This record gives sequence, structure tokens and C-alpha cells, in this order.
Amino acid sequence: MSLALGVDRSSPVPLYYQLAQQLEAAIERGALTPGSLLGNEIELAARLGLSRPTVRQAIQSLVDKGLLVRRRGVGTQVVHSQVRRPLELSSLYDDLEAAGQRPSSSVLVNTVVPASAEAAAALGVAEGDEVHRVERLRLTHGEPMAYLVNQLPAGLLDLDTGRLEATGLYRLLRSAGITLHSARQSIGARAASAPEAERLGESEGSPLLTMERVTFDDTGRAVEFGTHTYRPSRYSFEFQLLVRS
Amino acid sequence: MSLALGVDRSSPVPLYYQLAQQLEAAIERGALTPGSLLGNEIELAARLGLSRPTVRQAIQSLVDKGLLVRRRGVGTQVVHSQVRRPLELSSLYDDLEAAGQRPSSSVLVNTVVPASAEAAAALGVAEGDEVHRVERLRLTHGEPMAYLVNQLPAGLLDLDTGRLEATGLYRLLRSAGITLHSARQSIGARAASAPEAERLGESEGSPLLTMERVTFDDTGRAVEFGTHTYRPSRYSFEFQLLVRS
DNA sequence: TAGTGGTCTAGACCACGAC
DNA sequence: TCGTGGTCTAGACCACTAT
Repeated sequence: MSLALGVDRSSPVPLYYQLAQQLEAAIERGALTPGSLLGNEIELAARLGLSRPTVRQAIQSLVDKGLLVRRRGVGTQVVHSQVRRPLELSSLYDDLEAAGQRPSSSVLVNTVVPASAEAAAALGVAEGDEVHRVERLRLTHGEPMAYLVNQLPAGLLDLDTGRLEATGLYRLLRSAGITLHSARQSIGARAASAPEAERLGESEGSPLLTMERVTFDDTGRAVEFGTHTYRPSRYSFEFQLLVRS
Repeated sequence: MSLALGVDRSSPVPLYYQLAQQLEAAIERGALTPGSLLGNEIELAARLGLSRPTVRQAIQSLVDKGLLVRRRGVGTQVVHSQVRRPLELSSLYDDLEAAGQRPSSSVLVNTVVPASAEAAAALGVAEGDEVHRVERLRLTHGEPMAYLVNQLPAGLLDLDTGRLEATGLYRLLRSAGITLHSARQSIGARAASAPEAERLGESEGSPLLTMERVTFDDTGRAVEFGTHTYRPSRYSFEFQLLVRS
């Protein structure tokens, strides 16, 4: 079929991005089937009235997403559906978005405290400096799923409980002009201490899944330090990993 | 300083790649310091005798790696060192490379067996079809660290123990003409069963870190299914996560 | 040999951010 | 206002794959 691709040159959306979105939508709805060839770039460019580099940029963005594969001498193919499904490591946005989106997440603690040695090291501030500390309990179906502790340098942004529950940490950070860049994460496991078990409705010594994370903005500042514990019967980290070629 | 950048046009290595490597090396050795501006693209292109798109391609590849940040109206800056350190999720290459590289990893089982329902579903073969099954124990400092079980569709490649220990799964896959594309992973935790505890030198009921993975090649075939258990006192998953912008 | 993607050029204009 | 990166064009030649 002909796919009905076409770009709107009066739109402020970049041409390559428009094309990428249309291709992605076509893949998603099955108009482009797994393994099928996309047709050569020159012809596609001519058909759309675009230059080849622009078409290439669109295709490349989908290759980077893992949706397409290019092979020299063969062409550009749609990857098979089992491969393509999701998504990046969800935990960052998941945890930071949290409140507001999911009614089953509640803010238990929201205060300013002196930084512990651990938090100070993670955030790159001096021990004893003021940091915001937020503790949240995440519930699913009325049962505790995770206990989330986030610490942020004080003065980075307004963090009142109302806005936090309504908007989520991620949007508060964005609206404060902070551009997230990267995060360092560590996922492990350990036996629950008595208070940890109590908080999550487990028994002492039962296994917990743990995640520690430091998030950086694009200036290299640490903007968030999270130490989270999850009930392994109710949560696991699922993600897809693209192989750098 | 002037950085002594320059490209070799007689080399088969793409110009943008040469430049990217030189910039990366300069960042790595500190010749380009965190936060410092790279200078505008046009001037850099002129200095190197390259076109601007080529220079942009080099820079873009480092932006994608998280080493550089671009801001309109400002310029291209080196990311601060704390942000830049590692690496993708290590576990895939780590586990697949395994033998050969690390003398402390031994192959315990290497046979062909009928696929269990679980393995069949993961690999996209019929239940009872033949699959290779490899079980390895990973040691550090003489102590068990992880128990790795990998299953592969039979007939995909030669898998004798000698080659496996000498080369590692990853290279065997590559040398069989298989191009890895992506992997789906799930990380969780659970209490150790008696045999699991035995294998890893833990006690029954103690917490284990678990990882399940299905790896796909660029044709969409599932080429590997791994179910691994780790001693949490000796192993955790460490990785950096770049925020898609 | 024919067809594909991979790389590269030498320009152009625009949008956003800093000042 | 000015400088930066963001986008786009219309070509070119090369390298690899398949047949």
C-alpha cells in the first residue's frame, strides 16, 4: 500500500520529525508490517518532496529507537514486533512523576533536613547543608508496593506537598527550568529490617528490591537523590536495552 | 589550548567518527574540561577543513553518548565529570562475554534439552523443541557471585564447552553472523530456594537478586534466554540512564 | 552488475537564548 | 541585536549486498 505519507511545510514541527512520527504511527497500527522494506531513501525523498538527508534523519531517529533496522545493499526494515515493544527504564519518570498521576501514591514526609553524609555525597553538597526530604508510599490495589525516599538540594525549587501530589516531582523540576540529563542507578536486594518490613507490610528478613539513584541536570548538577525499596512480589524492573552498534 | 584536532582523509574511518573519537579522547584526558565551550560548529568545521554537517554528526554522536550538551544561543559544552562516567547496562555484555575474560567463571552444564514451556515462549520455538542449555557459576575471590542459566535455540551455533570458555557467548554469537539488536530484561528479587541457596553458598530464604532476559538479533529472532540469580551482598546492577530529550 | 545505505559537501534560512 | 545551534537542500561518490 501507499501509506499516505506527507508533510506540512507550514507547520513549525520539523519535517524530519513529522515524517518520523508518521512512520512510527504506520508501524504501530500495522500498516508497515515487521520485516517489510521501507523502500529506498531517494525514492521516498522524491515522493515526499524532501531532500534525502531529511528523510535519512527521520529514518535514523527510528533506528535509534529500535523500530527500524538498516542493512546496506538490502534496505530499511521494520523490526519484528516482539523486539519493538517498550520503552526505556521506566523507574525514573515513574518515580518522579508519581504523585498526581497515580492516586495510589501518598506523601508521608515533606521537610527540610540537614544532609546526611550519604545524601551530601550524592548531591554534591556539604554535610549538614539543608536538603528537602520527601517520603512517599506507593500503593496498588490498596497494598503497599514501594517506599520512596527522595532528597533534593534545598532552594532548588518550591516543594510543598500540595503541588507535589498534584503535579509530581518531574514536572516540578521541569517547570523550575531544570533539564534532566542523566541518572546513575543501582539496583540490588537485601533483607528487610524491622521498620522497613513494617512500612511495606512484609515481615522482617523478607527480601526487598532496592534502587538508589542520583539524577543530574544538563549543567551537571545533582538535582535528586532517591533511595527506594520495593516489595518484590509486587514490583520488578522491566526494560528494554538497545545494543549500541 | 588548541587541542590539535585533525582528520586523516586517506583513512577508511569516517571523518565524523575520527573527529568524535578525538573529541572523546580530549574529554577523557581532561584537555576539554567540564563546562567548557567547544566553540561554534562553523568555525570548527573551517579549522578542520570539514563541512558543517560532518562536524555536527561528530558532535551529535557525543551528545547521544551523554558527553556533550548543546544549548541554543550558548554553544556546545562538555558535561561535568560526575555525570559522564559510565556505560550502558552492563549485564548483557557482562554475562554473555563472561567466560574467557574472567577466569572465575566456569561452565557447569552444557547440553541440548527439550524446551520447557517457559523457554519455548521466550525463544519463540515450540515446547519440546531442542534448545541449548548452558549453566555457569560466576566466582569472585573464590566465592560464588552468580548462577547464570542461558538457553539458545539449537542449531543457531556451535556451542562446545571449550569454545564457550575460551570465547564467551557474545563472540560466539557474533562470529556466527548474528547481530545483536536489543534485549528485554526484568530485574527482581526473591527468597532463595534450598537448591539455589546451596549453589550460591547462601542459606535458604535469604534474599536473591534475579534477572531474566531475552536477547533479539536484528532480524527479530530471539537468540538467547537467560535466567540468572545473584548474591545481593556481592552484586548489584549499576548503570547510567540518559534522558531522552 | 544493480541497488541499497553510508558518507560528505557547500551552501541557505530560521528559532531561540543571551545581552 | 547578535551568535548559537536547528533545520533543510541538491547534489556527489563510495562500500556493501545480493543476484
